[in-house]
Amino acid sequence: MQQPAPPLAIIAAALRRERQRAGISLAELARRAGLAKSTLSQLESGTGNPSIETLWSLGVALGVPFSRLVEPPTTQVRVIRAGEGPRLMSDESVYAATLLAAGSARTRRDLYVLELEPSSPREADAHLPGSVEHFVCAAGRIRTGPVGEEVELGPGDYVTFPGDVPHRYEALEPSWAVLVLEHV
Amino acid sequence: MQQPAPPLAIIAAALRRERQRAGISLAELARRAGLAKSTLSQLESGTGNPSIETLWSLGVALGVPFSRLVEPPTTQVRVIRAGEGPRLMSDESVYAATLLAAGSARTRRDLYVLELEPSSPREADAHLPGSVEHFVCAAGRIRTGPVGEEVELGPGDYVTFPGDVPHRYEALEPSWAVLVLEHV
DNA sequence: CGGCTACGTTCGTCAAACCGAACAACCCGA
DNA sequence: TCGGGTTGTTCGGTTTGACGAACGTAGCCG
Repeated sequence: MQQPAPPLAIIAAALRRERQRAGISLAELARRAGLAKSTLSQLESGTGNPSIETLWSLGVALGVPFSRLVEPPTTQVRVIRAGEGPRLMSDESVYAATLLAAGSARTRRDLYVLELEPSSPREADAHLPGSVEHFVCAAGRIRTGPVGEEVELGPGDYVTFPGDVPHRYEALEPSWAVLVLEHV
Repeated sequence: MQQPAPPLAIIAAALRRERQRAGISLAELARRAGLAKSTLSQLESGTGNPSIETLWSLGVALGVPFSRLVEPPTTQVRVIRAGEGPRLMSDESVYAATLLAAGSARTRRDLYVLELEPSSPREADAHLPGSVEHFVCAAGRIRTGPVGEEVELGPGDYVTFPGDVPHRYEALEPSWAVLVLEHV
């Protein structure tokens, strides 16, 4: 029920992890959160006991819910083309739902909207071990997937692949997509 | 994703609410948490800005998870319009990601693609308690949300609302959407 | 090389969170 | 009408979290 662990170490680790996930420096995060660099440095090192307002502003600056900062952290490519996949709740013709991926407990899933402009492929470094990406192309055309196993997606297409290996995003035209990043 | 509300008032209300629910006096709670009565009194009155350790000890003494003291009591309808929301990883101009909802452990999230044809609103019964729906309109126009609190979405718009109350889906034109159904 | 910028850390100072005690208000029994 | 027991609040004093300015380091460019 309650986390018995001392929260300070968890907060310190969470701050570092989330900051690196956002890809910003300590100074940049301190600036966005309106804090002094020294304060943030001490927090990430496990020294100190932040006030609620301090930690709150960090959560806002990181775009992360407050609870993420205090709670302990608890390869195959599969494509489902638009119109394929198991249809559910189709008893009403005006309505069709396709189950793309069923969730399991103990994993966290972050929901993103991605906007991509045509360019050379963007390389993404491997995320934490065990992470999985779920990718639904909403508009445009996108090539994505692990390096060497990219697939091309059109509107409504879905692909899932491991997130803990290097992978690419490449928009063939202005595109956007919904991404669910699943990790432990 | 983040609560824009000032957390101090929420904490003050949550402390008083949980303490009265536990049926103990302010002095008794202060004693169990190892704090001074004065400290707790100021916290419940909304004055002051507790440290993490202080609030943590109160959560332990009350027997409630930490997050209950900092998060607003109920999940409401929240809309993030296309282009709004915290942008991440925007250092490369060809690439923009918007965090819509950050996941927490211990919940399951099922990922759907919904196709809807224009019709009268489709009523959906309440799901299991604690379920939350995340809805991203991919194309068309969709009105959805809890009954009486529907919002209209265009491509790229995002809305989240409780899934454990009756809610509606209504396509104003042929539409499709990505739905993440989150439940415990 | 020197100059510049950004990174993260350590230091001294100040405001504030926290404490302890004293405080008014209330309820009960003597 | 006294105590003695609550309740929750307000008052000085001390500890400490947050700040700003330094620091050492690393990279990049002229």
